[in-house]
Amino acid sequence: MKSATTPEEPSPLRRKPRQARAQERIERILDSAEQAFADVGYEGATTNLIAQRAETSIGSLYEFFPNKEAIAKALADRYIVTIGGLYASEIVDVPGVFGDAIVERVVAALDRFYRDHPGAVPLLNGRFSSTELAEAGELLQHAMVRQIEKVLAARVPQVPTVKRHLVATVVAEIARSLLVLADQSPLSQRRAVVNEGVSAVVGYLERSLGEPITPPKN
Amino acid sequence: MKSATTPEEPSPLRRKPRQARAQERIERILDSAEQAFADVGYEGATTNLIAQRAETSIGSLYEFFPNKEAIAKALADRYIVTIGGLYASEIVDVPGVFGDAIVERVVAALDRFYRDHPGAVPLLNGRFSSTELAEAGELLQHAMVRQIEKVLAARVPQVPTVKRHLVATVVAEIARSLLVLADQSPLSQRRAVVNEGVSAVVGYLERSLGEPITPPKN
DNA sequence: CTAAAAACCGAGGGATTGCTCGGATTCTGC
DNA sequence: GCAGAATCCGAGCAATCCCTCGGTTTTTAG
Repeated sequence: MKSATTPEEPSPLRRKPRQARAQERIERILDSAEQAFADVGYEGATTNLIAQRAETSIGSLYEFFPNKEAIAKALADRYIVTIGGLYASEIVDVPGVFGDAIVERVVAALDRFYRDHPGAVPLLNGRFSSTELAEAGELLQHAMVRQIEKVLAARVPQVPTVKRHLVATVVAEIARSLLVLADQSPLSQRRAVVNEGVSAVVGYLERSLGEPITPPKN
Repeated sequence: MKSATTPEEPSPLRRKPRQARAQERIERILDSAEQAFADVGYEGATTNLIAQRAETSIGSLYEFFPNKEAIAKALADRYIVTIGGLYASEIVDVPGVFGDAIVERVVAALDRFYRDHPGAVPLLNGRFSSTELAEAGELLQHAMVRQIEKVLAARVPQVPTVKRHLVATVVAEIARSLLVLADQSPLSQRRAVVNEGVSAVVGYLERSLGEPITPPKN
């Protein structure tokens, strides 16, 4: 038997960086991975390619990341932080916005997120089909769901928790799939597809919640 | 230069079978591929595994299919035929069904299709992220869109063609993503998610078409 | 029956990928 | 200035994976 003690490592990093340059290198590797995932997908992004684009060596890459999957996980972690900040600054803390406007704001925020971080798309797409990406993708999508739940909790507080979770899951899924579709559509149709995404979410919410998202009466 | 003549082969088969047993073997290979794709995804399904499960040899497999991608394409072709029959027998030729009922019927049909043919899911999921599966997945999804267009043309003829295509594309995408989500949900929630899928499609249609799908006045 | 065609077989070639390992290089604390 | 720790490096190993090829078995046709 070899190393029968440690069952599972929670940290995705093999070794914690002590120097600044190591930390910068890790960030560069993640930037490179993001770009590579976006360009050729997760499977197509070889570890050598990621290292090369980060202008480092595979040796250094594996000094910090135990394997390829860990890179995806670390990238998902970074995305989750980004997503949190996005909602905090642009949606949750913006009162006085109701009805379609709030949906438009959320969809627009997600749209920008996917545009700025195209590497997230393969993670989310591979969530179902690839065992290797399942965990990372699920974590990321779950972060999206949680943010939408927060919005719903603030705007439609009377909906019970279980239903709220279901609705948020469905909204996140609709938004994700239609925004990916929009990204792959011809540029002339992109805007139209995004708008249809807003329609789909609004239409779904009205039907599933039985009422539009209106300001509280007081 | 080697073989500068043939630019592209339209037929996915390398050699046409002349005997019945060869045709049966091809079908067995496709059945096996369907199962393998469903179990371990397209990338995870090695050609050796597919041949093994089909109780044949890789040699025979490559006797008919020029490469792995061709197997996926042939499988997609088979799915397209199935989808066509499904709509013809259960939806288009069933008059007197309007409103939510028609959407429920379409979603139910697609739901059954995904259950009976789980191998189609990786094809459709890989449509965006994998260069190798892009063509096969797009053909299959496009077949879905065409069927929905037909339904819309029959029930909401006043919608212009361009808009109809957009709406059908979005409906197909919502249905696909939510049915995949339903499949991955715990069994106790499966039904609920499928129902949310119906709500999403109905809500979207009402909002995007500006009117419910009602019977023609005459 | 027989010869040719069709179908079948599976070991292994060629290429690629994730990852290791021993050693060179840079940084830190004293 | 120097020792030791931290970091960096990249050739190459082991494991796959897709696919070929030479040869055997089965079917067809005359």
